Amino acid sequence: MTQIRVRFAPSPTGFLHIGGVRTALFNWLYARQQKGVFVLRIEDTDQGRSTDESIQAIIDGMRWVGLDWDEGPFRQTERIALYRDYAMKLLIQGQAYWCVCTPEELEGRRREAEAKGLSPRYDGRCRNLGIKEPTEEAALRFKAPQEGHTVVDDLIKGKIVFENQVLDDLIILRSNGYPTYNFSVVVDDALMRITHVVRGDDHLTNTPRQVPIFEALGFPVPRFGHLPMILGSDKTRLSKRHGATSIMAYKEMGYLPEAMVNYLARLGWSHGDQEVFSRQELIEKFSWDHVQKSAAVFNPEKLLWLNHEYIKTSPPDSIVQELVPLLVRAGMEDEVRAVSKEWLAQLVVLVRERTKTLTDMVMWVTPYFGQRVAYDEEAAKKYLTPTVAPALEKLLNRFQSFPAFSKPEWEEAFKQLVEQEGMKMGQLAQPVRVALTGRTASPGLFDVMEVLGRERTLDRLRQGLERARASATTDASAAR
RNA sequence: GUCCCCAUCGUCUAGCCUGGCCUAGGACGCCGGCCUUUCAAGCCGGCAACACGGGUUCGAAUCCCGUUGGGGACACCA
Repeated sequence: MTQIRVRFAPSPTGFLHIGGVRTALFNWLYARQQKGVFVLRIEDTDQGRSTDESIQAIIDGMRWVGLDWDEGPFRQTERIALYRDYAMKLLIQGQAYWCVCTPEELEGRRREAEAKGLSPRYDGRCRNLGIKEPTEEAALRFKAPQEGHTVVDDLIKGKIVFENQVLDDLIILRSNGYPTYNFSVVVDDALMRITHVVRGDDHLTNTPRQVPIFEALGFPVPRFGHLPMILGSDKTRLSKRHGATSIMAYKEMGYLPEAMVNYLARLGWSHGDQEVFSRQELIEKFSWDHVQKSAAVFNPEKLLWLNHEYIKTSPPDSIVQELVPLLVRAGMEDEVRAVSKEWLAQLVVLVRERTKTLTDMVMWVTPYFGQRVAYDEEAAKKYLTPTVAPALEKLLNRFQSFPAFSKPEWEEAFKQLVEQEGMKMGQLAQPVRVALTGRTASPGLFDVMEVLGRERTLDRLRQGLERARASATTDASAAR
């Protein structure tokens, strides 16, 4: 059995987008499952549009989602000599010819054909001219077969038959000496001994154009698989209009790479009713025959849900690791340095079921750092009032009588006080919540206290009490 | 215009190959309820789909043909 070799071959003309990542993922999953080889190849033969920043973006994106490659990254621009050699081979074999039609002429004829309702194909004008040594600028064209048919047995779509008469003679070498896509892919896929070419749906009709080139060059023809596209909510091809499409944008928004991988795998592929897969499970369970044939709409809500699932179930330590850089970036470097990793993990557990992204988590976690509480003004105004000050003070006294924090004891003391004062739970809970966190929404009060610890809980209660009393004077002066 | 692909709830999908277990299952979202010190989470329930038309068959989401609709390709882009 020969070893499986697959590749991801993006062109570096922008950031790495969601669709590209999914194509890479399916290739990667198959490679890992089959103990094969995953090759990364940069298709940068379009001099005008390719940039180094884009190459870096591809590499960064692949690394972030953890799709590691075994060979490459290869750059086609470093392999130009190779393509020329093989192009010359075709010329010598009589399977390619020089074409001196200028791009302008071609464009004109194409438009004419279209106006007449004909196929805008190359008319084969130079095919039988037999130009040996072109004296002017010339491109090299492949002599495509004109009869018979080409059969592609696609891994995803099944058997597809193309009539060769719909093919035209495509340019394989531009007049500037650079190969075109349909030629360089063939040479590279052959030379890199790719066994399974898996790419976007949009390449499906390129396949019957490429197969004859493999054959003319005497290369074995690989298997092909064409992945359906990813659409935006309006069912048009996913693009910037639909919001974030760059993979790194999701990192910025606080998504976990594992959630992204899980979501993308499940978009267009399924394994029964299962929704959540570990990376290892994906590798084990992936299969071409459960890849959907039709395009899929990208659903940010479901991704968000999955991200939350991962935030809730990942080991807190690993979340801490992702979170810390975000806290630092939010200007809390000193605060983070002052606490232990263990405490941070505790904090993550405290808030994780109400944070769908790491960015959410930063927001939720900030009140627990530092000595002073930053009150939400509206919350403080509403709940830290002179009316609650006496109860707050009694609570503080009770808590102070405990030498250490104990969740059941403190909770019991709290409830007793509420009862004695003839209050409702919420009447004291909300002011305490604001005192402890500065906000009206938080995790369970006693869980908050546990994370804060005895001293800081008492301290914040004191601060809250002060504020409650202070607002009395404010009220009084306002009344006057 | 020509060629190719595709078609199950709003969305992702199971089922289709190997017809009956499908009065079509799950998930996201949405709606309602329970729980509850807030916000979540959790639990329970609900709404919601086989594009259409012909066949084949005792029986079709499943097989065949057609129609319609959507998408892709037809560059000296990839």
